[in-house]
Amino acid sequence: MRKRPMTVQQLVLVADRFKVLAEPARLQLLQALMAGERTVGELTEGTGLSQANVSKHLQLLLAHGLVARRKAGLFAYYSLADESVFQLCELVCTRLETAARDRQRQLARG
Amino acid sequence: MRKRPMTVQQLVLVADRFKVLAEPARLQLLQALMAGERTVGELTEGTGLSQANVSKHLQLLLAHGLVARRKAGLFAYYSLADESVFQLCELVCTRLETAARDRQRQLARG
DNA sequence: CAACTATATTCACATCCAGTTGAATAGCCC
DNA sequence: GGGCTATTCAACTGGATGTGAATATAGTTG
Repeated sequence: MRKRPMTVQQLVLVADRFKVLAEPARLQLLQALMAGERTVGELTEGTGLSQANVSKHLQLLLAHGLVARRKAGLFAYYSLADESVFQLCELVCTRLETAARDRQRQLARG
Repeated sequence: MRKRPMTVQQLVLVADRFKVLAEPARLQLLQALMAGERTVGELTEGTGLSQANVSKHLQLLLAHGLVARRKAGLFAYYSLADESVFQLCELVCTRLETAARDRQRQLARG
């Protein structure tokens, strides 16, 4: 809980960050990178997405500072650059779980 | 950090939640509701958005369980139903601030 | 060096979804 | 019925996604 409310500009920035995370494909990529740095090809294979698509999503994640890029030979190695993402996902996930449990309880009772 | 990786279905749900928050107008509405329950008209005036627009955003927030609705006479009173939203915003906000500070430091050094 | 292969990015395009708006509609109170 | 409040409707718009082709870029081979 914040004392001062955020300005609209701040809210726009926060919304932008949420927008980056509001895509299953990108969450998949970030999760795949939890195991360590990966090439585009490996991520393509691991996720089942097309190479062009993976590359585009990685560009966006890179532009927003969520991943880092290392070029070596033919390959581009991507890695995580912002672990806070997983705190966010964890928070959302547990919240969704408790909400689902509450709904379940409501049904059983009502 | 989660032991088991999330399934794609779970990631879709998480992404959906992020999608709801990925809109400055909705964050504005949620923040306005921190002060207590408000009618659509009050929120319209407070945010500068159109009434139809506010109503639509509130419908979405309601459908996702982030706000609650109480009807009384002519008015519909909306209130917060999920405080965890502000933890998320706070996490993002502080992360963005430290990132900006780091960038600033980089510029000063390099 | 030239030709070729492999990896990654970019381009052009089609598609689809979400936000916004003004008008129309529904509900409620007097 | 008349005057509010809120929701819904219809339509436009912009932006984001996904795809296949084309383009770098780097390494390999003859």
